[in-house]
Amino acid sequence: MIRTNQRFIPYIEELRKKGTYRIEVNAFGPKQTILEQDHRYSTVYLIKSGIVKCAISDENGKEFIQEFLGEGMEFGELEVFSEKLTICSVTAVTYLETYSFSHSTYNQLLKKDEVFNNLVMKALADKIRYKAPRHSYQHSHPIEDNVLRLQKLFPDLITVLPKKDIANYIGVTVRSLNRALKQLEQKEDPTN
Amino acid sequence: MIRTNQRFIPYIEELRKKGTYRIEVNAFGPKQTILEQDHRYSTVYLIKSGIVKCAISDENGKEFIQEFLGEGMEFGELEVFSEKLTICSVTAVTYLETYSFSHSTYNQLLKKDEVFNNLVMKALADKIRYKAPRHSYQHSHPIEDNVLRLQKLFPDLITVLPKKDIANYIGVTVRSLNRALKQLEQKEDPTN
DNA sequence: AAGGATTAGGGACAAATGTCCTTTTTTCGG
DNA sequence: CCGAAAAAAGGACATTTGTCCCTAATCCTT
Repeated sequence: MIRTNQRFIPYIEELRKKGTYRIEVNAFGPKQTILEQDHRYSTVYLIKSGIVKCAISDENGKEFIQEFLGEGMEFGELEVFSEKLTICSVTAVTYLETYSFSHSTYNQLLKKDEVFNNLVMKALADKIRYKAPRHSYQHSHPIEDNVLRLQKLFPDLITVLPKKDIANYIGVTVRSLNRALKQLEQKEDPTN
Repeated sequence: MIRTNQRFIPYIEELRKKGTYRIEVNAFGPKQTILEQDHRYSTVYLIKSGIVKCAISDENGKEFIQEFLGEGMEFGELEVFSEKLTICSVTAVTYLETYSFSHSTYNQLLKKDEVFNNLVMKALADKIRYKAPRHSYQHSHPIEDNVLRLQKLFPDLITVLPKKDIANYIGVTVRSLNRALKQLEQKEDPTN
């Protein structure tokens, strides 16, 4: 559920020490929105610490959470390649620190720094790999199974995130999520 | 629904003329499986002509179609970066011609050919951009809307593909798809 | 400490979707 | 051109999920 990438941060730190490229560090508070859907930006972010949620809202205001990103994950990078508008809004869930690159710095790095190029390429590939099985699983398993899966993978998060976010991540309503949780309780401890 | 990329093929043709790298051309018949889920391969394919479907099957044998790929789209490329097993199986829908690269050729190209590197990077970014809104749309709209959307975007395909594939793409059962189609008929022509 | 705002929890009913099964239609190899 | 096999269509019923709504609990801000 929370994606991370251990290999990116040490390399960015190295780059910053060398000082050849302009890489800034920024901080955001919880619930602060960093990127808004359908807007144009020219900055790429990489998470130094903290968690963000990436969500798409449809025309009725329903939001669907794409993913939660943690340490070492990028966002805003897709717009470097396609020069289109953002597809998701990105909001800090916890206190958040990021590195940030202008598009031009990012492009220079891609071109001149083979290691960086490779890290970005792998990161993109991983984002694709990750999405496929998730949506497949969600479609073909009942809510209960999806909840169990989350509880197993991220026991802590379930207690930190508002129910609404968990529901939006699984792609169901809060009412349905509650029903599933109730069912699970009763299976665990049938004396209640 | 059918993804394509116009910029890749001309460049591959150029590369083939130069003859520096070993790039093969292969052909497959309809329903032939090129990659099987959870296997290891060391070839990357790029579609010269035709259409494939990429599908994930779960433990109960239910299949969920990730995407249909057409001209200029790659498959098998993710495994270059992650060195893991394939996540989807890839099956020819129509008669299919592909270019193919060994992993080592592909890696050399990425390293030494900036244009190629860029094309791959953009292609990866596009695959991510494309998936996000699709799953969001599917989750938050009724089957009927999803069918209409497909009919509008790919009027021809609906008649070519088996119903099962369309249903698996939308993530519903064939029964539900039929119901939605019936509804739409009646809305179009209420005299029936 | 009070009070409004947000989040959690769930009842009752409606709607959407799945399951199972049967019948018809189409496809395709011999 | 025939017959088996696959694909299409849909009835009947069960289940899941959503919608609407109300109440309780919790969180902030002043």
